[in-house]
Amino acid sequence: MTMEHHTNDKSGTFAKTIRIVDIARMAGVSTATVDRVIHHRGKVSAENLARIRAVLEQVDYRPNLIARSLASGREHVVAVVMPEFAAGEYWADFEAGILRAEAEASRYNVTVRRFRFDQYDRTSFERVLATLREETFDAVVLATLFAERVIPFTQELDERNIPYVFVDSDLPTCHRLAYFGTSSFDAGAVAARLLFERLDPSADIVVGKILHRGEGGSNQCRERERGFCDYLARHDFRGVLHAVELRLDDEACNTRILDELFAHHASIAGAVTFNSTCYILAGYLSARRRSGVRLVGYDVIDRNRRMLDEGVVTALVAQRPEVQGYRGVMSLSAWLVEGRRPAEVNNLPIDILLKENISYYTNNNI
Amino acid sequence: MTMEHHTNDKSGTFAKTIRIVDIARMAGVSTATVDRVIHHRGKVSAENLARIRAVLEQVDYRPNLIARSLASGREHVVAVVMPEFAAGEYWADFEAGILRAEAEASRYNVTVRRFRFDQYDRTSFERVLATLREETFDAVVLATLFAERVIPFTQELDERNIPYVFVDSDLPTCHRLAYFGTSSFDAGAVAARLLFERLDPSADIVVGKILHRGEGGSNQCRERERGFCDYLARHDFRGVLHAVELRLDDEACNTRILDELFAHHASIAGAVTFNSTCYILAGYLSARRRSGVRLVGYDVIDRNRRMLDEGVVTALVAQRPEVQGYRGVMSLSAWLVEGRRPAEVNNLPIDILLKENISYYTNNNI
DNA sequence: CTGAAAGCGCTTACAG
DNA sequence: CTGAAAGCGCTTACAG
Repeated sequence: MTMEHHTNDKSGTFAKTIRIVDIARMAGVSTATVDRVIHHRGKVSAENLARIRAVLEQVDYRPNLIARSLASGREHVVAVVMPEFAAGEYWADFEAGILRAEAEASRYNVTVRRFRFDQYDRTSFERVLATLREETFDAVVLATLFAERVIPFTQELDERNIPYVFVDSDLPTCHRLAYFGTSSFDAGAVAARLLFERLDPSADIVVGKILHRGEGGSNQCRERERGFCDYLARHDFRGVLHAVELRLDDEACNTRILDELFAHHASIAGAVTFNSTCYILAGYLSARRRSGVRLVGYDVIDRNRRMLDEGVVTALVAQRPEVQGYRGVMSLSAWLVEGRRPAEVNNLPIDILLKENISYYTNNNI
Repeated sequence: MTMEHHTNDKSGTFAKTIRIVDIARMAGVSTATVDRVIHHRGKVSAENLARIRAVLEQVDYRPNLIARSLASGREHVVAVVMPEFAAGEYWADFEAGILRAEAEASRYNVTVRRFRFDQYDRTSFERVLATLREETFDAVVLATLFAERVIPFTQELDERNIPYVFVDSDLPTCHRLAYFGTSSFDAGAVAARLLFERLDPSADIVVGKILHRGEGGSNQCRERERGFCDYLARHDFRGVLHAVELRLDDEACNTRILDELFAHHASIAGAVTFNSTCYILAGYLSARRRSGVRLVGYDVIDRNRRMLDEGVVTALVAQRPEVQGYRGVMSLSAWLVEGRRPAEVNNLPIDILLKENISYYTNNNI
């Protein structure tokens, strides 16, 4: 491998780039006819079709995409279905990736349309799906939080012949063009390792959950929890997991619940949450000065980062939301513009953030 | 932020994209003259210049880069100065990023030329610099391993007016267009945290080094060691650091040296290397079944990865070489083609790899 | 079913 | 110093 110089075809035989006119000439037809067979549009006589195909194959034709884009002016619309968010929340990072992709893909006349739902309210997601049925777009990036609703909807997309990619967590049974995200199951195991590594095997662990209007937790949270428990089971964990239901905006209530829990279980030495809200537990531990409890959570959002800096959170596990947004859009753009098919399953790295390396976790884009 | 739809200017007032002809018309000149002021080439009368500039500013002109690229056919050459490598070595990942950038930038007529040196032999680097003096290229990506040679060479580049970016480690005193890499100092601190966290503060630590033909270690290794020692100093380390010089290709010799060291210092409980060769120490620990020694190293190369999987290496610290290669080339491409200036210092995330998350550390490209 | 011609937005000789 | 014209490689009505 060492000295291999990756020269392009050009240099070897000095084969000039082959253009459509060249092919037309070789096949004895006009450029319009060549264009017709390349794009399967319009009727072409059997002879011409055969001849042109032969030439195309022989010369290994690579279209100049820049010229194509300039000439066609065709617009492609990518719909992005994702949660609403406030600044500093998890999905804001995802949105940053969408923006970056938008800027890049716009050169090829790809535009992005956003459709947002409330991640804690299933009916809002259903409303978005209803809207989507009325709208026209060429492809869609789907955040799979409400798996049970996503699955039937993809059948409609299949019928409409609209390609889609998943982000956040995968649903392998669907005909998605691609998935971009972490393995939720293994991300659960990573959290378990970080939490359990220095814990007494018989210590208890608190699992913080957020109450949903609807059923219990996103697809991703469920998978992480499975991976987490699987790791503990394989590593001689002998304590008890205490699930507690916390509220997003009711600190007093959360404090009451946790006070009660800790009062009854002095052996609690670890805590974990499977969504991005570990700052809630961290706030409690910090207020009550329970520095003996190790806490591991997910996602580098501002409020979690602060708690990591202060030493209340031991470690954060993260999944490159910016990259998920960017690659979700870019993969569809490449598919629409160039017909380039992405890898089907793209499991992004599972990142581990400690106090010592968190400060560089911006600059995470590609 | 929640519902902010990031529409582009187009949709608001339905301002059509502004082209050069539009500007020419508004300024009462030809497109050629507009082109002249945009590119500062050729002479233009003072009045026309003023008028065109005014229009340009008023309409916030954004050139269509695709059209520009198609029309100009101008080639830009980016030189990449980097170490030779064999498959599976650290720089192979960097090369993968170069390849990805090459594929993307070739659309804009940017080509890459590689100049390789032996990272363990300073004179080979000097030979490359000599070659570079004879060659022509438009910009250069420089791996800064031999800092003392790089610094004077950048002065020559400054004189020739050739932009350059650094990768691997930064040299802030030079007039680089940008730097892409980790903070070597802080990456040293991260290794220290991972190693020291569960160590007895009075345990000894082995520091493995590779003998160079030339002076002692790369710029990056020195900085990592500084960061490592700084962390230990701030965290009550009371043991001894034992530096040992190991050889890349002489296992017998390494074994002898290490046997001797461990024989004399039973209190050794940690080990670290500051380059990508921790597999050497790992091989020794594994052969001698010294499972009581925690070992932390750098870079996810095949041989290190295997030792992590087997539990001999505790953790690896990594720095996204693929991204460094990619962004090094892409930043210069954007600068040459569009005049877009990159951020000057791009400290990439410092990644932490454990047995549990290593398997996803491929898919690391953006 | 097929081809001549115009055009995408910008650059580049060339003639003045 | 300036502009008319041709061209980059591809697509798109349009006429036949």
